[in-house]
Amino acid sequence: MENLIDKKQSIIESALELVYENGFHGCPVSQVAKNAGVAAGTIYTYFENKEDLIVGIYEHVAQQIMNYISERDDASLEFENRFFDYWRNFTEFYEKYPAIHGFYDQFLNSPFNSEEIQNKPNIWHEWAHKFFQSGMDKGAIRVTNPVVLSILVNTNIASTVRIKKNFKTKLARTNVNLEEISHLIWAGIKAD
Amino acid sequence: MENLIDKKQSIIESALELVYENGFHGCPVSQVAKNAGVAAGTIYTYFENKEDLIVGIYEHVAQQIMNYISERDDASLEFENRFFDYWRNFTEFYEKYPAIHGFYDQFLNSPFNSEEIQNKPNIWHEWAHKFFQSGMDKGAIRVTNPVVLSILVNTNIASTVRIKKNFKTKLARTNVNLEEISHLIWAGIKAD
DNA sequence: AATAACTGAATGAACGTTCAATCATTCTAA
DNA sequence: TTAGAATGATTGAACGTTCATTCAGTTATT
Repeated sequence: MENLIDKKQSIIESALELVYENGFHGCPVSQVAKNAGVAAGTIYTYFENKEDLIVGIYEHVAQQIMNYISERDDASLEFENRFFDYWRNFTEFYEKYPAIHGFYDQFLNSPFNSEEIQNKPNIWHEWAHKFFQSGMDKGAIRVTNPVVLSILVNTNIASTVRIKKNFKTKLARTNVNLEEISHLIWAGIKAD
Repeated sequence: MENLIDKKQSIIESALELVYENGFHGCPVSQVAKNAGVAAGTIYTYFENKEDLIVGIYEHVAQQIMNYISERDDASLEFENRFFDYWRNFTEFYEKYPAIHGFYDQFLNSPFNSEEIQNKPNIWHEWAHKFFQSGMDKGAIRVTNPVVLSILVNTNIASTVRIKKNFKTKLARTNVNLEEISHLIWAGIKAD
């Protein structure tokens, strides 16, 4: 373990993996510690308690998503192109890091995602809201609530990735084209 | 308690409410028993163990959804009308029974929803698949995988209800029209 | 009388958390 | 430069609690 930040990160990554595999009820602190290569007590140097750890994963994950998407966003492009880049990169990210996809899906629908958490400033959410806001400012998409818009889009991306994952073999034999879902959503939100 | 079926039902409903409020990790058998008005041991007359109880809730919930939607489906109508009825009734159902909405959202993204569960015959899923299949047979919607189609549609309904719930007050001040989401999805799946 | 349902205290395993002891690193002062 | 004091991180056994599950005894039903 090089330094403290690495240690905190390895605790988070161990917990992330366990939640993905076994759900919130299947990631005991003892196991998190074991997989992270630290003692159980060490976790409490970095997190107040288990709930704090779960929220820590969420914040870490949100940061990762933002980095991946924002680094690949080219604000000089037409908004339509930026939208499809956003969709493609987010999909790519989820497929690259299935544990994040699994954790996020579980977290967002769980009581861990309390009103308190939702009201906390979140740089990924803020980035996404600004992203859609700029689409409106440029007249590319209809004026609507950017928060609602980002939830709608993100839900459909997560859902598409889940379908792709669960029906990998079956999909090959049908003519379903999940790429179309992005066009479908775009058609619905773009300015007339 | 009138009879055995009522008792089983009240156990399920008590557990459903607790999962909705506190998540899977926050519904101890002792509490389930208390809220259901039975002793802890009685639960084991109806369910092998706690996992069996959770799966029992899922099956009960799927049954409820199917009853509500299928009773209100008029197969003699144009498929387009049936689709919008489906959407409206499902939304209505979720808003009427927020605990079911909350439980279902959590269950579907959790490891409880194992491959084994997914492969079990499920009369609600079968009904939904047949519903979309009949839309294809009549040439109203594009030929695609009805399983994928129902997941896509159901995800968007659940998501829309969640947005509506979380942004109730905020939405009133914007010109977001969530009803449009159903039209957006319909435009994407209907036959050209 | 026989069977089945029900009870709730008892059980033991699992869990989150604590803490005295140990180890590593940084600082102090001679 | 360095002894050693001070600080902070780390450990893992121990603690108290909570939990799912069991079962001997009780009540209800057939």
